[in-house]
Amino acid sequence: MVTLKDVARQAGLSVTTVSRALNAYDDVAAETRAHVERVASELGYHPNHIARSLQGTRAYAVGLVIPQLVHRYVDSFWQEFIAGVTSTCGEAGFDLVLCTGKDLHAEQAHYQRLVRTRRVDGVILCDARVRDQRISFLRQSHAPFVAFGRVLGHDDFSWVDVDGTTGVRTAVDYLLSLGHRRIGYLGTPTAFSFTHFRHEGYVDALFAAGLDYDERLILEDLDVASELQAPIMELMNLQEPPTALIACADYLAAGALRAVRSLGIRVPEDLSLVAFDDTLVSQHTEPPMTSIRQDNQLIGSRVATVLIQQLLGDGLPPSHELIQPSLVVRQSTAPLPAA
Amino acid sequence: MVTLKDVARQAGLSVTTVSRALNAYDDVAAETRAHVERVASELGYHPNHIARSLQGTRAYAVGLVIPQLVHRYVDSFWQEFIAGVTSTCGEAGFDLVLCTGKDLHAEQAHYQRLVRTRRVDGVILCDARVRDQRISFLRQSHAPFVAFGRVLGHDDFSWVDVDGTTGVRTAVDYLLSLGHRRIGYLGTPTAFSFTHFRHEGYVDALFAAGLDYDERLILEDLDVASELQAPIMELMNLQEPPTALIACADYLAAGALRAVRSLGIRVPEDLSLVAFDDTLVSQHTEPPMTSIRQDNQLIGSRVATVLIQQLLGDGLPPSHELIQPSLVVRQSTAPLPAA
DNA sequence: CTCGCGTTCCAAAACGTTTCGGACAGATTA
DNA sequence: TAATCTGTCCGAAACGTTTTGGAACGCGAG
Repeated sequence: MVTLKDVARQAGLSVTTVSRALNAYDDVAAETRAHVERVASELGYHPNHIARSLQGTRAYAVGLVIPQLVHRYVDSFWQEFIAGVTSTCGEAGFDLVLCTGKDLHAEQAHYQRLVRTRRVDGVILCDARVRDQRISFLRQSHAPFVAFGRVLGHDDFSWVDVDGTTGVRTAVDYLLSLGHRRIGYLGTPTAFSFTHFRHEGYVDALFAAGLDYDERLILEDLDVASELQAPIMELMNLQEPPTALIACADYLAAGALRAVRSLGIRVPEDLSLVAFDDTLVSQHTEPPMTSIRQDNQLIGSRVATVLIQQLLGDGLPPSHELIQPSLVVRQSTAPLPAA
Repeated sequence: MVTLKDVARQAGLSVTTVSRALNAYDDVAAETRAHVERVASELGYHPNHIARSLQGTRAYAVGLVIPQLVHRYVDSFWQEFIAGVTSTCGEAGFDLVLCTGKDLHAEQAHYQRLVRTRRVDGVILCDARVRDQRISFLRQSHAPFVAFGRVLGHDDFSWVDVDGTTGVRTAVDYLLSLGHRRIGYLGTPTAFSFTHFRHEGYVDALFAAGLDYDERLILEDLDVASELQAPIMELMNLQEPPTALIACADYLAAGALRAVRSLGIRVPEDLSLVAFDDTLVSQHTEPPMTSIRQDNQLIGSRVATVLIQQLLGDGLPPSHELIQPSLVVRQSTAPLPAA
């Protein structure tokens, strides 16, 4: 490995000067700098990140802890997100250090270790929860971090989020424009922060249209484990069943699709269905689903950008960024048939 | 941050002794060791990986470079694989350092930097190619590495692979058992090493059954960009069209499904279809597809295990591990109807 | 008593970098 | 002329760890 010392010897200068030349300090002559740069590139010098970060300045790495059990239903979220993070990090000369935690507590321990040990300069936090112990911890330990997902009432840290409220609202508006008036709602687990924003979009849209909020049309806190069959059956057997359904995740939409089909209900003829996420799942069902699409790679990229800005420019105020999802219309939605 | 020095001061010993006590050297008295361990845990001491790796022993990290553009068609492979790697690494006290490269050359540059700079102790290589420059590079630079995917004729490095030959062969045998005799084949890009092993399974099975290898039934080197519609149409318009098709990737199977459906061909009544990978895609098509399943998380886990063994136990011979895929039978395959 | 040996401990160097505090020369100012 | 400033450069310390090469001690053997 070619070190600073090698460059210094070859250039006939001290290690200090070489370091300062390479790091754009202004107390080195332009000529000297040019010489150093030439020698460095001739020798194929690359700075040793490890030594750098030991020294205390910067590790040139950011940390991310992901859940240990990647449920298949989340589809390709993580890999798209990670691809976004790493490619943006790479451009800025940062690496991504990845760990898994079996639960939130383990995740927190990893974050602690990563920042305490200076293995990373800052961390990325995902899946923000309504009351998130990890966030409290990171705030109080003064570790630079950016979250994917906001938490209601906490604007003292940086986050990037998808505007789920507008996303759902757009979807409901679209269903309204097709003539639907009884629109059911399938919600994701309430522990997740985004769940509430999506719900808000549903409420807003109904309110704006002057429609009642009918609790019987709402199923909440659905995770993959919960059996959708029974609640969906109950929903569709109401005196006035919904003519459209908005599912806040692709896996819920796919499950609902199977459930209603088993009841002999056709999509979209008898029931319109809108999904959220637009993963491969919603694209390959029969019929392919209308879905609210969020660009996960873009999200990862934005999160990384914000974090790196935060790391390089010191003491920036928290930044908040809302990314707009888009409605992808496919064949699971249709105009309300004249009854 | 609590350092070795803090522990030493608190314990009334030298840094050296504390270090050696904690690292199970045998030149420290049992009593002293116990004392040191108690003080260390009281103070909440955790070794600084950065300093360790600077010192030259071990970085406690492994590297992985993934493609920059994660095609959505690969579905959730990367995230499952990464989840397997990180959870196994975590148990052994290793982190995963992740980068992206826009092409193989960029990937190689990252690998070089990671190992040269001692940022990682070893690396994982994925998507082994038929003639893989990255592998030649890693071999000659004596960097410990494990590949996911073997390369024909090179057993001088450790790899973990899926037995695609047996996988495809099992699938073909299954189709044969259903009475099919004209079985078409849709192959993945030939640059990938696994493509050839899968192909071999196809050939083997036909040969064992005493069937001819009919080139007209074979479509090769199909990537997602290539339009499947035309070649599939040509295939199905043969005088004796295939009654079953084995597609070496889910995305190919899904594409083929759409293509044949547009020709008015029903699956599985007119044509049986087998996919490879068993991602969510093949599970959510209509009909859900029979697919050869590989456990990506397990693969990641095995790769990590092998690499870490290699790192801890020095100078082990290369290890080779073949993981068996399994055939998941769903509704895209049916017995050959009596003509 | 002296020598050698085993046990237990430690000081110091090393890894590659950044940074603090100054050194030195030449130019400018009083 | 002497003092101050400016532009360049550098020595040495520091980051937290591991490792090398002893040192100090007690003990049994010669």
